[in-house]
Parts: sequence; C-alpha cells; structure tokens
Amino acid sequence: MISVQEGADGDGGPRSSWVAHRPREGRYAGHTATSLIEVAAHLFTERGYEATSMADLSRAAGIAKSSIYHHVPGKEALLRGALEPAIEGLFGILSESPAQDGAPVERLRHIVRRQVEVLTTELPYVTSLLRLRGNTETECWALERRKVFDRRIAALVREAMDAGEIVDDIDAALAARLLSGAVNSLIEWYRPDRATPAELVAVVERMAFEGLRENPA
Amino acid sequence: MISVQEGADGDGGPRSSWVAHRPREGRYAGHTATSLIEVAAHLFTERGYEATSMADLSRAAGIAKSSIYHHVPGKEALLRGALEPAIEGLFGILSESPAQDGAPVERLRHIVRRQVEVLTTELPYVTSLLRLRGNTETECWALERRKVFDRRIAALVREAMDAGEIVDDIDAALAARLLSGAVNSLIEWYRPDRATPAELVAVVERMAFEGLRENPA
DNA sequence: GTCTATACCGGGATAGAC
DNA sequence: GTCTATCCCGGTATAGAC
Repeated sequence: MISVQEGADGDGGPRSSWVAHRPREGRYAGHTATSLIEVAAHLFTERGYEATSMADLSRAAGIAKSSIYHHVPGKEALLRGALEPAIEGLFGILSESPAQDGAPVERLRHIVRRQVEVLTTELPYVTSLLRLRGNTETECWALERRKVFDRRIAALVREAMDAGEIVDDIDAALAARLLSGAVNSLIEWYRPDRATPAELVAVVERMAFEGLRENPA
Repeated sequence: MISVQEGADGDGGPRSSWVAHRPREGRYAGHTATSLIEVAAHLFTERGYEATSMADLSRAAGIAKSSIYHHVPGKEALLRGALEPAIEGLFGILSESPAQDGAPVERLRHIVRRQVEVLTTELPYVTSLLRLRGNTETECWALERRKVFDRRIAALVREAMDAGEIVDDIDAALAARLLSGAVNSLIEWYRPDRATPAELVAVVERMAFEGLRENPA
C-alpha cells in the first residue's frame, strides 16, 4: 500500500500522521481492510493502541470514522490485523530448516539473525506486538503467542548450554530474556536510513555471543 | 505504604488489583498523594497509563473516584509522581563517583550494575517509565529525560571504544541501545522470588561484556 | 464505499454535603 | 478526607441517505 506523509498536522498533536494515497486531497481513498490495517499499525506504533481513537484513524486514512466500519468490524479487528503479520513472521522463522537442523547454537544464531530481519521488514507490526499490555482479548491472544515463541528460544538456549556451545553457568531463561530484550530493543533505534539489516545482525551477534569486551586475542 | 493483594477481582478483568491497607472492607484508607501514586504505578504497569481509568484507580485504592482529587490535581499528576522516582534513580547513578572516575569501561560496568539494582528496587516506577508513548506533556518530558540518559550511556560506550577497552568495529550508539535493551528487558522477567539483583547483574555483565559463546579459554 | 447524524456509554473532573 | 451526584466531553459504534 502506497502511503505519503502529511505535511502539516492540523490537529492538536506534535506527531506525524499517515494518509493513504489516491487523490490530491485525502478523501475517497478507496480503502480496503488491508490498507486500513497498515494505517492503523503506524498509529498504534506511534501512540499505542488505547491512545489511538477511531477519529485519529479516520483522519489518517482520509475517510470518515463510520466508513472504517464498512471494512472492518471494529477497532480491535484492526489491532488483530496488525498483529498477525508480526506473529506469522516470527513463527515462520521457527519453521525454516536452519532453525531446525544443526548445532543448537547455530540454530539460535539463525533465529536471532532472521528475527532482526523480520523486525526490520515488518517494523510497525512487530512494534505494535512488542508494546501490548493485555487489556483486550486480542492482546491476550498475541501475548500468549509471544510467550510460546519466547519459550522456544529459552529451550534452545538450554540445549546449546547442554551441548557445551554457550556458557552454562547462567540461567537459561534469563539469558534468553536478555537476548530477546536486546533484539527487540532495535525497534526503538532502527530506521531504514540508519543501518542495513545486515549491519544490525552483525552488531547483535557480536554483542550477544562474543561480548563487547576487547579481547587480547 | 503497606498494600495487600485482593483475593478475588469482582470486576471484569483477569488481572490482580491492589488495595491500600487499613480497615477490613477497603474503605476509608487514609490515603496520601504518595500512597495513591504507589497504587497508580502498579496499575500503570499492569495495564498501561491510557488503559487505566480513574475508576480503576479508585477501586484499587479503596476510595471514591472524587476522593483522589483531594490528594492530586488529576490523573497526569499520578503519572508524573510515578515517573519521578524512576528518573531520579537513573540520574542518581550518573552522579555516583564510580560512574565518574576510572576507566570508561569500568564506569560503564558500574552504571549497568546500578541500573539493574534501581530497576529491581523501583520496579513499578521504572516499568511505567519504559512503556511510555509520548501522548501527554508528562510523557514527553519523561521520554526526553530518558533520551538524555541514553545519550550519556552512548557517549560512555564511545569513550570506552576510543580507549580500546571494548570492541570498536561496531556502531557505538547501536551497541549502547542493545545494552540498554537487554538491561531494560529485565522488567519483563524479574520477580523478587526469581533471582537476586546480584544474580541479574552477573548474567547481564556476562552476556554484554563476555558474550554467550563458550570460549576455548 | 463513502458520507452526515446520532445513539450510547464511559472517560476525567467538579460541587457541595457530611 | 471521604462521600454522592452530576457535568461535559470524547470514545466506539450504528442508521440510513447518496
């Protein structure tokens, strides 16, 4: 979906807003459920789900509030639509063969690598996912999926420890948490112009596996 | 402020709520601004600021909605009160002498160590701080303070690189981001019964500086 | 597929009695 | 210092015309 950043925000906010493309003046945009979800994901990322009103969405989409209900049943459907790509992206990684075969530590590295890539390609969706609080049914569902994913990572960390591939004198669940924390924090920093996914991957792998300390070697 | 967890949540939520201590039936709790801020911080942590209503707060505090306004001017003041301890805690670290004197990498390690400690002692306040989105003036102020703190860390990482104490073939700002991301992600994992702050510190330092990889050394 | 108009509820906040 | 009652706004969602 092609979008274009609006020049001035007429409303009372210092944030930028997104308008779906079509005619010059931001009305009759010919929206679909998908295009609205994309707009929603951007706003959810900026302001959070609860703080984003249907009025905000309608302004950003260039259609009336009520028109949104022609495409989706309600606000929560927009959230679900925004979260699904992120969750599918994450679980898709686990199905890839390099995540299933080979030494545990290599599988772990592959997952971290791909996680960074998914994060960059699906940035607004992943960002929405990582900021949930569990106030609605949809949020709880998404948090549950995330927990499952995190447990898979933790299990893999433990496997790698048992195989003697990573240090085993620390708690596996905690190490997994820190690893995910480092990876996920990239949403706060990454912009397409700041670095390529490959550079991100290199730095994450460097810190997580080799450490920041300068070694005499 | 002494608090006690409520056994059953009569309202429509799967989350626990907090009631200030005093008589048996949760009324006339003798609240102060401080005790209300503590209650608020817990709720903000669970549900997020926007999703927490004054009605939620009054229920958790055991007083009427309107009674809250006797102690604080409004909802945003509760947020500010909850954020201040976290921000003061973080900036307090930077003033400690081990954060100001010595080799850059040692200063950095001290800050990381203390950051973990502040995070554990001020958990609800720090959690509230880390989940802000910048929708209100208070939130913007807090985010600005956080940015200042993060910049200080980034500068210190760069210093340590220049001194040859940590690897210098990666972007300093990005490395700092990952380090903070790992530390901050502890709020998602830490519970007083799961680990001591000292254990957390050990694991964080291990991963961030030495790396997870098992070294032949 | 979009609009205007509106229903309806819950949000934050205030008034004034006790 | 707490209460009950109330205000007013903005929230999500719906009705029905074009």
